[in-house]
Amino acid sequence: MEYNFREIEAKWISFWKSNKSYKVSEDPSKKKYYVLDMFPYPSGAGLHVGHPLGYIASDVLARYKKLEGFNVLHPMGYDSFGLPAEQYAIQTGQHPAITTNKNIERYRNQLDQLGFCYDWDREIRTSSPDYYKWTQWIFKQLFDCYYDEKLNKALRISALIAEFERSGNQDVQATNHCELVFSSQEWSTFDTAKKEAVLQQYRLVYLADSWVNWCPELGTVLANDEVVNGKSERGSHPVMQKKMRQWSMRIKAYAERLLKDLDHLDWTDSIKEQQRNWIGKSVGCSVSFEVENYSAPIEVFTTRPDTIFGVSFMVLAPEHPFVLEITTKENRDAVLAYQKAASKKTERDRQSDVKTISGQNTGAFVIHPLSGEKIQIWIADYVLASYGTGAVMAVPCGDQRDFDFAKHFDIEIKNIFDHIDISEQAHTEKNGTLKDSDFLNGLEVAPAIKKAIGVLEEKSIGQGTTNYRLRDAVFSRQRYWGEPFPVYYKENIPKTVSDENLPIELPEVDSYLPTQQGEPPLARAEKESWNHFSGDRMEYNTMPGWAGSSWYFLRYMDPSNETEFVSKEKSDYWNKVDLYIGGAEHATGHLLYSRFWTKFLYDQDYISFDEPFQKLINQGMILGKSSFVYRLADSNTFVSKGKIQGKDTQPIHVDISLVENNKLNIEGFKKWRSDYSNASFLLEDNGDYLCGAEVEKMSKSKFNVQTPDDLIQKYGADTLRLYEMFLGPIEQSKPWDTKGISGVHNFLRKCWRLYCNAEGVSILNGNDPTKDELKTLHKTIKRIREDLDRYSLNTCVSTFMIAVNEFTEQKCNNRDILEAFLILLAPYAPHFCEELWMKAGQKEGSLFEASYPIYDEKHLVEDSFDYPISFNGKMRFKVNLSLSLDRQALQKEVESLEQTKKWLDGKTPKKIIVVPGKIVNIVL
RNA sequence: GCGGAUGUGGUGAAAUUGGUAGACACGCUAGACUUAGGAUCUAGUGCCGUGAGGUGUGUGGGUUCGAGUCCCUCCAUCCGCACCA
Repeated sequence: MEYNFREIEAKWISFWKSNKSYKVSEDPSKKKYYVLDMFPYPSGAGLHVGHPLGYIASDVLARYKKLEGFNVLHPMGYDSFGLPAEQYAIQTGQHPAITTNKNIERYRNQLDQLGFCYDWDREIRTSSPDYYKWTQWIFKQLFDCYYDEKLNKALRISALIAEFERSGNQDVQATNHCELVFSSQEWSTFDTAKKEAVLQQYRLVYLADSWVNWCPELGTVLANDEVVNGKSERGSHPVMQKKMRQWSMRIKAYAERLLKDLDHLDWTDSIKEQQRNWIGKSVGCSVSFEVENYSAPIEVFTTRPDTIFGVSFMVLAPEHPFVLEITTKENRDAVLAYQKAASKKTERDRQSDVKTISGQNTGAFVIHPLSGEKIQIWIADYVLASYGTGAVMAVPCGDQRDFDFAKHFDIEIKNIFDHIDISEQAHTEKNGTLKDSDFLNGLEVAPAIKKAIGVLEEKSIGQGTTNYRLRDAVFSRQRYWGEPFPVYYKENIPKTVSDENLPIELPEVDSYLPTQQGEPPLARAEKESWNHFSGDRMEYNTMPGWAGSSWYFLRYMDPSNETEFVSKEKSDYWNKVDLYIGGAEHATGHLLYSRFWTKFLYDQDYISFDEPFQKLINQGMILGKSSFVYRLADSNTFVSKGKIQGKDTQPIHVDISLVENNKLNIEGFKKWRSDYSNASFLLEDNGDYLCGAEVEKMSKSKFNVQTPDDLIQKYGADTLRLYEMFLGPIEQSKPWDTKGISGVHNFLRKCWRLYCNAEGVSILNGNDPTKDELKTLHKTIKRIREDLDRYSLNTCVSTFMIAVNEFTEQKCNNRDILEAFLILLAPYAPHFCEELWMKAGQKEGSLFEASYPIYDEKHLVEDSFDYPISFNGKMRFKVNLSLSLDRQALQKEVESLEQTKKWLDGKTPKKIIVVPGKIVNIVL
């Protein structure tokens, strides 16, 4: 009987299922290993061949660790809240939960076919109330905490209230956005609403009027990482800035720790760098400038306090709160007009408009705190309200934008750099000696910065500070299909629902659209539709997509705990994720938010580790090959690729199932869509229609999606698993191409023949293994172990192939050898190996109860070696010599060879390098 | 502009500490078997050259007995960030 993968795979999948082979529990006697995949959003399109790449890799490593004796946690679940199901609900009226469940079912079927060793008893779904109960609970903890900058950790808000009662907020060092300074006495006079308003400015999750990314098309706000080039990440709709009352997460409080702790993670430099970039730390100094005829000073942040004597003007962001108050009468209209124009610009406009210089003089002045000079105040949209203080001291001689601005508006440019010409451009490098700068004269940049900060602090004009680009993350969405907040309002004061009333379940609504008044869909729910209702109303927003995914790796440890989000005992045992595999696109979203939540939960002692993912591998994207047909403009005629020259044609994506080797199946194409049924074609001379091709991301809309299903049908899951690993290094992106899959399939068939005869009966024998057989086996063990330990999954497949080629040549049917080999191969081809393991006579259960073979060096000891003999570093011939020879003996031996004499060609070698066991190099 | 990554046959790729470049596979060529083949087997296959041989890891340089690997320069592609004060 030939290798019948369909029968075998079905058999073992059901065996594993009915025996619960992959169920795991905490076992203190074993070392744990936690392998995690980024869980998928179950989309309607199902899995394509790109998804399993990471899943196969993690499955191989999970099975390997299991065979090595680790207690392996390898779970899977679904990130099941999300926009597509909701969009579909809006169109059809079907509840998103129904769509979601259907999609999950399809995903599960596809995952099952691939033979993964997930413990499905641990499955989680972020949209299930059992799960989001705890997402809501974590929200409550964040709400109930603030960040103490002295202890550098999150503390309970009750401690802060006690502090306020004791001595007001003057000496409180906590991350906040509170501008009010109050004493304990003043605090005691505040009413409940005022107190809560102040507390909101300290809580780790807070409600605030802030500038948010509003996406009118999606009808919701978006976090910064969800906006790409001024458009929404999902759907690519325009995004604008809008001031709205929204929930935000005070991730800023953790900026320094999120930055510092990156150093200890085994992640790629690229991802770490992206996070560093996103956090954007800059060290500098805040300086306050008194405004002429105005009570409050303007604060600026600068990284170059050394250039303070080069300040020629001041620029405020158009949104800066002082603008209108300080603007002179004469400038008022122009300023208003400028503000209006700026507010209309989307973030994208502002970005694409970098070259145009614009601004408006307010007519007001600040007083230079050191020189006493009067300095004009401008507004300009190159200054961002959300970074630093929303105001800059402009130093045109040292900053190119300030320089350009000054030139454009004809403002004086002071040169404070000695012997440096600034007539053409600013001197932006951090070097040079200062002049015309009072006490800084003659100093270089670094000491000048230090001295400037010192003097500014001494005079109470400024203070050394650190700024982060990282902004607090907007946490509410005006959407239906997300976690409801455990929040209600009483007299407009937000309050959290008590624990025993959690979860707040999603109420039924009559439509998934916003209300007439523009309120989120949840505002449609009747009071009775809520499973719990308090106060005047419940919160109408829902949580963003990243809420559920920020802590899911913890829930897998204890998925059905009804009293805690995870028990301390279990999280202590499983600890952080040892190996996390997923796409690099989550660099500044999920991977940052998860770290933030983990640190918070650590601060509150709910878990005992402060980073979620120790080792991260970013699998590359598998790209699709799209095919194109070319339609003649304004017609229903399609021109073959070879004939489009000089014609006005438009490329149109065509379903890749209608194309083979770039040749279009014309009949199929006509049937594909009704408007093509009477299309006409301009063909190649041989009568074929040739399509164009391009490598692109796989997507439904490009008709280039390859599902694993067909391939599993044709070759089996084991072949697909091996093939996806064989394609190349896991981190690398590559176009999908099934060309090579037959090679991998043939390998399995060839391997099968080592174990069974044509009738499918085992042909293994119990003889003593030969020296050669042992050598092949142990060489293979060594290589596979080393490769798996460095996550080099592609090279293992070649190693298996080499081993099978050698065993075949050796006519090896040895039981000990081939059984050991099965264990090596099993992580890659589990069904195949289980079957042969059973056929070999191992009746007792699964191969995965076995233990991984141990490499024994003694089988690899050689007594001779094919020495490459090179001349001037170029290999010329090889000679087999004993490894027992030392340097001198080797050299003598080589010198006496006929071939050596030939290549020497009568010359005397200058030098002979002899590396025993490696090489001989003769220098002429 | 800044930062990160990657450049090796017709293709996917290998080469862990500097030591035989192209393992393993696909494809291709020739042959065997076959009614036929998109099945199987055998041999060949970096490029130039009939050959001896030459040449070859994006470019140019350097270190070294020896460089795909280390250092410098430039180029190309991909990804991220970008008026960040």
